[in-house]
Amino acid sequence: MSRVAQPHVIVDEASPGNAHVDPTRGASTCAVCPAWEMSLCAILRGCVSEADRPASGALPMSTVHTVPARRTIFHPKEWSEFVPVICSGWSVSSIALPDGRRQILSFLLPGDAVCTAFLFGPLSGRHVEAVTEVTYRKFKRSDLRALLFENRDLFDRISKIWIDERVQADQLALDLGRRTASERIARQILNLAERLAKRGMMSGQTMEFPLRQRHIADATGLTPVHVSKVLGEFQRARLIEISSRSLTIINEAELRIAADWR
Amino acid sequence: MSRVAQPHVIVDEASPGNAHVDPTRGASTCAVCPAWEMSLCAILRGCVSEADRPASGALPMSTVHTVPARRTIFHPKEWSEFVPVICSGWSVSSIALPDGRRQILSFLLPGDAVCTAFLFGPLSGRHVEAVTEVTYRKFKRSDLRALLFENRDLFDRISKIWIDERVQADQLALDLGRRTASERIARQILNLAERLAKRGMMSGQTMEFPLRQRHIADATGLTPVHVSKVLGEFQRARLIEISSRSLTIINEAELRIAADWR
DNA sequence: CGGATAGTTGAGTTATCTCAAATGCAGTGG
DNA sequence: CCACTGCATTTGAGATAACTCAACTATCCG
Repeated sequence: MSRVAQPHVIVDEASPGNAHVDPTRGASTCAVCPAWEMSLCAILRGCVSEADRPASGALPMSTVHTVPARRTIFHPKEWSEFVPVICSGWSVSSIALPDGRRQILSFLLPGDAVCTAFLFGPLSGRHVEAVTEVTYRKFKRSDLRALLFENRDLFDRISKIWIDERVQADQLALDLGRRTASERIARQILNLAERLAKRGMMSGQTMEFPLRQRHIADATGLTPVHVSKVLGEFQRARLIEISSRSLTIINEAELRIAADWR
Repeated sequence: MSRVAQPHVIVDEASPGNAHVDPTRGASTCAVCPAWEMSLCAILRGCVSEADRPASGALPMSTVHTVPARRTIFHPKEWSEFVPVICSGWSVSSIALPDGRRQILSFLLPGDAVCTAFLFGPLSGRHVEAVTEVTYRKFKRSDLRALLFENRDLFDRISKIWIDERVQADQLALDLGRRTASERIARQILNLAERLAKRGMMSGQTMEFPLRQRHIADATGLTPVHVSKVLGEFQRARLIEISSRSLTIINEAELRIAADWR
């Protein structure tokens, strides 16, 4: 039936020779990762004792993979001994019904763990799919587990990620169960803007916006047609502007009101 | 504004002198707990070394509290150094919007941890409220954490609970975002039946059903009026029967179809 | 018994969906 | 470079699931 995706493996760690390389990140592509400070990667780097670090300065225990746009990264029933973390690109994590209905649970941005469930078991139950071309880094679960027990600080930081994810899940249920279409869409936009801003990926009020309306529909529990109508209204009301795969928030105050934010 | 609930503290551990006491559970009310085998309590008991167990045979490190029906057990912003586990009664865990809209995230049955987030931090963000009279047991988080690091097996079991909870959360999002009213309601019923059955709390196809339709509405993202209509249909179609706070599944096969189960 | 809470039912409204057609847009192969 | 194919988006018309309102009834509890 469904072919299991074969990501193109690119064992990287070639120095990019970039001018703005941060030496504490090692000589890997991480040096230019927009989300370095907030990612598992940074946490882990802090945990590995100097002695254990590869001489290359690369992140330990990980390999980098590349997946082209629209390709599946993980199948819901796929077993994995690795914990993947997004390095670049946008992807989407979802579950689906046999009849095709589908719910997107989160949009994954650089620095996000693809699925923290992989920290604890080999099975995520979720479908993960690249929106743009995506690169990600795989840590071996057994390595992480070993670190986790040695290192109480690592444990605390991962607990924090884990709790955040649960707060997100709670909010998602509230949004889907109790908010209107416009509220849901407005909050998705604001939420993405906030997350991108944290990663330095906003230019002013403008963000790259590779999502199709079908993604927004599946994330908000709506129909693509309805999403189109609501986005149309938002644009006509000059709250936002979308063109050539980028989105600008024109009237943030009003958009927040539409989103019933905070 | 809102008064913080003052649960009636009843430090228990009095032996119930019950005929069916399981000696491995200690001489506490746990002896008759319907959910013992599956609960955190049983897991923890297994972890505490013989030497550390109180001579009384009681569960270590915990006290039992009682809350009357309809009373708040935890406020969303309440800090707690304890991890509570339900011993008896039904309760409900939810989040709400300032304007009163509310989403129930789960129904808590005996043996359920009130909120596993309490394992990792003092704040749950959720409102927890008793439906019937509820008793619960509080474990000190710092004690649990200490155990967690000593005992890899405990860690694995708790990981499992944690992952289950995440799977539930994912399913909830799918239900709210992508299923019809009848499907959502039918699945709530089947889901509860399944969970009660695991605890030996079903008599045949009949369960105690203390929930108000308002609870079902808030759990399914619907209106109480609409819930009434759907339940009415289910009863007229002889899928279920509700009377005097108990619910019987009459035609399980059809109910599963209505629920689009599995 | 009386007051409060919970559930039922009907009528009318509305948010969102379905269907369908038209347009745009991006990549492909000739 | 162009025609072509396949996806994405827009727009309108009509259908429908779920909502609101309101009145009525039933149930619970003191």
